[in-house]
Order: sequence, then structure tokens, then C-alpha cells
Amino acid sequence: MMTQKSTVSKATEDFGGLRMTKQRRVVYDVLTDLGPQHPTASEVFVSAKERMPSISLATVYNCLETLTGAGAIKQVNIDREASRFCPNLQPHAHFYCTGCNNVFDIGLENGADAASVWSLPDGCRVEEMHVAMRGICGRCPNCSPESGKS
Amino acid sequence: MMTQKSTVSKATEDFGGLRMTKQRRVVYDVLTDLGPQHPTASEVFVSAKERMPSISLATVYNCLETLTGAGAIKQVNIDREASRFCPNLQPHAHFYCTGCNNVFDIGLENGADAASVWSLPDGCRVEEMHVAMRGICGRCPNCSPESGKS
DNA sequence: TCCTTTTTTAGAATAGTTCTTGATCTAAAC
DNA sequence: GTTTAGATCAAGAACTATTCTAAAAAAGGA
Repeated sequence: MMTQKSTVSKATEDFGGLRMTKQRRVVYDVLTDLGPQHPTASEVFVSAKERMPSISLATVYNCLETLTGAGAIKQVNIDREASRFCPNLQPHAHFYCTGCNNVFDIGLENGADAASVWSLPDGCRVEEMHVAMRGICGRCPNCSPESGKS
Repeated sequence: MMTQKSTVSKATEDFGGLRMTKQRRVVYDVLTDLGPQHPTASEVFVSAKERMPSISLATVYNCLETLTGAGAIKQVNIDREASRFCPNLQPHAHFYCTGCNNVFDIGLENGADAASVWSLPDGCRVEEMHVAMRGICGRCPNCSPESGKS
């Protein structure tokens, strides 16, 4: 019945060199399940508590930080609002709709390079890039083009 | 000796429809004088206090908010660090150097459009765009390419 | 098992910012 | 010049998201 012993322990699978504890698993699952909602730490906490009532807010912060550090999720900051978290690891921008308060992921155009439009000085090495836009999404009832017409 | 009466009062020049009080003037001047340093509200406060010892931190925050709202300056947020303020009204990105802790303005390539690399859904209207990069600037002793070599 | 290290928890602490209140200033009307 | 209404300012309290602290619990290795 026992499977071959691996470099990874029974209770905690490996996740990019990270020990995947129960709490980290719950936080990560919440994040992938909440999908495109880009929840804040508090929102993650509420959902995580449904699955593991003993989990604390500090642990959610810890896990989010650890997962971010390990590159398993991304932290999204828009202005000075509470950080949001995002399981989409592809390079993408964030669009915050001021009409419906949703955050959307925006992908790159085919073959485009986000840094290419910027006139970076020689010798300058970009390690990270955050692109956030604000506007009206035009997707929801609140924001649809029709609602603006007579 | 009196100049022609204008729509603008003596004590407070017009500034984009904004009443330019002494405090707002000081805050604005500090910001343009500190030029490319992208000071935080507290840093603005320190410099403003040298010019007007009675000014309060709350007033500096008020003025920065008002000036930002009026479009006279820009607020720059990088991750969750304290907001910085910037008198450069041209479209530009910010480069935060993790080697020397400086923030640099990065202009657009000639004729480039920052949004063009992003695959925005139809009907989506971008009203504002914030681009922040992290990395090594390569300009200062700390960050120069030579310092990495033997 | 025992020991060491890592993680979790709960609550206190912190930093940046915003809010509240009363005082002061400004512009315009009188 | 006075008065008046509204805008702005100052000081400090309050707030919020986040981080820190210390002790308990869990995990992994010997």
C-alpha cells in the first residue's frame, strides 16, 4: 500500500521547493477557486475560514506572502487599496473598472513586449513590471455602452 | 501702479480653477524643486516646514490631494510603500531601483502608445494607466555594471 | 521517542493616511 | 469698511491594512 518514498513528505507536497502545509493549501485553493475575482487578504480569510475554521488572519497573510515569494501567486496593488491576490502567472495587466468595481486580467497582444513602448536608459534591468489601468469595462449592465445612451 | 483687475484674486492666483493658497503654493513649489526625487508626503512636509514653519502634515496631505485632483501633480504608488508625488505631467512610467532606492521617470518611446501592447476587450475605456517597474538602474555606483565585475 | 526547526495563532503594534472639530482666511455682498 | 458664507487650515484622534511578537503546535529527522 505504501508508495515509494520520495523527497517529499506525506503530509506536505512539494510546491516549488515550498512546504505545502494544510493552511497554505487552503489559501492557494481559495485563490484558484475564486478565480478572476482578485480577492483581498480579508476576502481570502473569509473563504478560507469556511474550509478551515481554525485558520487565522495572520496565517492568511503569512501564506499569501510565502506563496507570493515562491512565485505561486501574484500580489496586485492598485493605488493604495488593499492588496489583491491573483493565481494567474502569465504576464498580464490589471484593469480596475470604476463602474462595477471589478478587476480584470488583461493579456498582452500576440508577441507584444510590455516594456518595449518605454524608453529605458541603457544598462537598466527591469525585473518586475506592474501595469494597472482604471476605467469603464463596458461589460456589465452598469458599464455597458447602451446604458449611456438615451 | 495697480494692474488691471482680472478674474483672479491678488492673493491667490488661479491654477487650473483651483484656489492657490500659500500652503498649496509651498507644497507645489517643494515638489517642483525636489524635481525628480519623487518625495513622499512626509518628505514634502519636512521641506515645506522649512519654508513655512506653521504648515501641518494634515495640510500637506490636503494640498497633495487637491493638487492631484486638479491634475497639477501626479500620485505615484509603488507596491504598498508610501505614496510619492511627482510634478511630471507627461505620460510616463516609474522605475524603482532596488539597488539605490531611487525612482526614475521613464518616458514613452517616440510615437508609442502605452496601451497598445495590451489586448483590451472591446468597449473597454481606459481613463488612467499606472506603470511601475522594479529593477536595477545601472546608473549609480551601487548599480553600475562595473561594480558587478571582478 | 526526543530534539530542532518551521509554522501557526492571537493579539499588540505600526505606518500611512483620513477624519473631525474648531479656528482662520477669502471673496463677495452689503 | 463690515458682514457673511464658504473654503481652507491645524492639531490630534481615529482608522485600516499590514506586520510584528511570543508562545503553542506541528513537522521532520535522528
